[in-house]
Amino acid sequence: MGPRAGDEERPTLEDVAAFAGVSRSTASRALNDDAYVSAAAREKVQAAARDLGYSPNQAARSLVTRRTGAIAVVLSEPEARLLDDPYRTAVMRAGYRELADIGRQMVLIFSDTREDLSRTVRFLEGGHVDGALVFAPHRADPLPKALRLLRIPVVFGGQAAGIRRGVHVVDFDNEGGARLAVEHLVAAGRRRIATIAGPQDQSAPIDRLAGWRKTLLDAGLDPAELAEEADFTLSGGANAMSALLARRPDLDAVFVASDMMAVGALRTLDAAGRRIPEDVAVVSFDDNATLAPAMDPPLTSVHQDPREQVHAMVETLMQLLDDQSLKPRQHVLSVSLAVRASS
Amino acid sequence: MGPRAGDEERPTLEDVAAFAGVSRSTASRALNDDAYVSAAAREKVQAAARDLGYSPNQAARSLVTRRTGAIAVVLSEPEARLLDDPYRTAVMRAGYRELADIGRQMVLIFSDTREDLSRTVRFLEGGHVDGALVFAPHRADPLPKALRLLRIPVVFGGQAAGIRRGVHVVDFDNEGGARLAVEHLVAAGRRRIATIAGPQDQSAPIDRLAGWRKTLLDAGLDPAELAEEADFTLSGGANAMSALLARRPDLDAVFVASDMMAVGALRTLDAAGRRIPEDVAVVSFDDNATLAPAMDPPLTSVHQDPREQVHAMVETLMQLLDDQSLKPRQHVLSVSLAVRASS
DNA sequence: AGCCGATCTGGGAGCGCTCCCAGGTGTCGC
DNA sequence: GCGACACCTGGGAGCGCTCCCAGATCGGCT
Repeated sequence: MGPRAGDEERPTLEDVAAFAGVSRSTASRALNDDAYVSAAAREKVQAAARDLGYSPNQAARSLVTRRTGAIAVVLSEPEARLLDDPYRTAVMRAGYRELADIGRQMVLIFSDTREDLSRTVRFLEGGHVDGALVFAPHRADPLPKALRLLRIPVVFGGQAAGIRRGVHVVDFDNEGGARLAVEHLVAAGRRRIATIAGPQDQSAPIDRLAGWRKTLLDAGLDPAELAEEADFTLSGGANAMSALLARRPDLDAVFVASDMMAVGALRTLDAAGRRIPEDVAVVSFDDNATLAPAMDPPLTSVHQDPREQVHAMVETLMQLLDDQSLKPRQHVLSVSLAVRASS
Repeated sequence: MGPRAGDEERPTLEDVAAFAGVSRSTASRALNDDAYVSAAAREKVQAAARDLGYSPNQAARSLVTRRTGAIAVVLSEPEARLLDDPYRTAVMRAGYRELADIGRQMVLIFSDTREDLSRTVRFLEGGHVDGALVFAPHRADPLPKALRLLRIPVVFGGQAAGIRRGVHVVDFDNEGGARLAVEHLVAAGRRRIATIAGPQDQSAPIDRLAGWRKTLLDAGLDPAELAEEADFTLSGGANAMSALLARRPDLDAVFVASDMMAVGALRTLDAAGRRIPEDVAVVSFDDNATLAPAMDPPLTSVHQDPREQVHAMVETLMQLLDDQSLKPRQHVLSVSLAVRASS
């Protein structure tokens, strides 16, 4: 077999250079638009790249630059929770968009089991990505601490489990959101305002519960017997509502820490013959685009924008990438109240 | 400055080899458990790797092996649809799991705009991934055809837009699912069975509509005036239901091509004072874990398992990876009917 | 005319890894 | 006792790219 122009092979930079009649170095400079390339050379190279259908080998590039152009988005959460949590879906989507907009690739990582932890750590330190956006809401989650030992730039979405300081965090104002919700109920004349709190092993639900309590106290109302904890699921919300009704049949409003639990609560209230919002007003948290407006009646809910959170996280991470000594800070995003028929 | 053991630097294979007192080649063999390494050498190397906290540089590895270990999962769908489609969430999750189980990394790609198309193509041909699982349901989507020109192994989830043959596809039996649903309604004594079909620019809804029609004809029933097309959204479902009721007030059942549209239909039926299932029985498609059982009444729905689909897709892709000449085939997965109170 | 700096170019080195090949050691059979 | 054949090891080459450095060219200035 004689020498053959391998059309099976992908063209390399060397091929492009030869085709354009310049050196590999010049070709590289032209394609990465470095300074000090003549206009003529640049054009010849770009034409050659186009003609040959050249696309650079990323492995070779990142071997020498020590940059991959990829950013990991890590969701550390039990499987069950993820499947039915549209907020996470929105986060993935937003992550993709925000990263794509700055020319970076998102690598999505789910991490919930023990094996996942070590695999995730191994992956992140394997040099596959330049940095990571991490969502690890559970207090007991070992991931954030494990990540600390790695020298990879990380920004957390929501509080990082078990770490109080020294990390970059972009969080929502959960307590402020709860305050908005409860103040809205108080203003509407409600006086026996219960709450269905989320799992108290996570910062966000803890803060929401605290916001509810403080706002009640500020309004001169008594929170006693009016709080019930549930697990963020529909049935959990339904059961918690039953418990609340049994304990305080006189309640006239309920602040539920998530849309999904609110759906369950709605069902229980309906079964108990309570009219919404006449007998019991309902306000929830998340303002999930699928759920909240689709309920009967549509839910008043505290709105948090995933795109906004991810945008801030990406911004911080990019700063961190070109200045590793950037001072860690807690970035708190404000939330708003979407008022609908349930309150 | 004298020579310093750089503890800032990541150890390389050479470092591990030196530490273990063997050559780079032996170290490589030991870590990749190749044949022909003595047990003693293997242990020394593994200990050294552990002690130094070594993790291989993937860029260097894939530069020579021409494998990245990563697989792309491409979701080509308008943004709005993705955000509120829990089936896609489940697909992402299943993709991650299935790929992780065989030691591969998932790289998730959303592609819906024009710019996304070229970026996606560029990315896939950039050698970032070894293959791709692609979901591109819309008939007009240019992505599948663009992918054909690339020499990258691809398996489609659901029909590939505009391509009838020569590609690997794992699809559900949409027509059979519709048949199950309608036969169930017929068996329950329903005779005027309407349908709210999905967008007829996609294979799946087309097949579901066809299944509905054929089953009615087989049962000696007349489909005339009983079909209405909608766009897979809640409000679309609600409007279609209104149209059907206006045209055929005597209908006694409706087969809806998605859970989300069924929610809208339920709302319209409720507002029209129809009892479910007494006056009108409702069966939908998807059996979305969040939606279908959560409705009032809970929805009877055709169940399709995303994990099963993705599993089959991964299996096919792996075969394709070590035998590029694998004959393309259409793999059709069966579906089942989850019967609940709405029918 | 001579020099200096700015602009442009090509070649060499090397990123960290895998693979090939040459060579060394041990074991078995005749 | 010696070839044949396993088993095991180390060195070299090279994947495709970027970066550094030396050199070439060209103005514009003294």
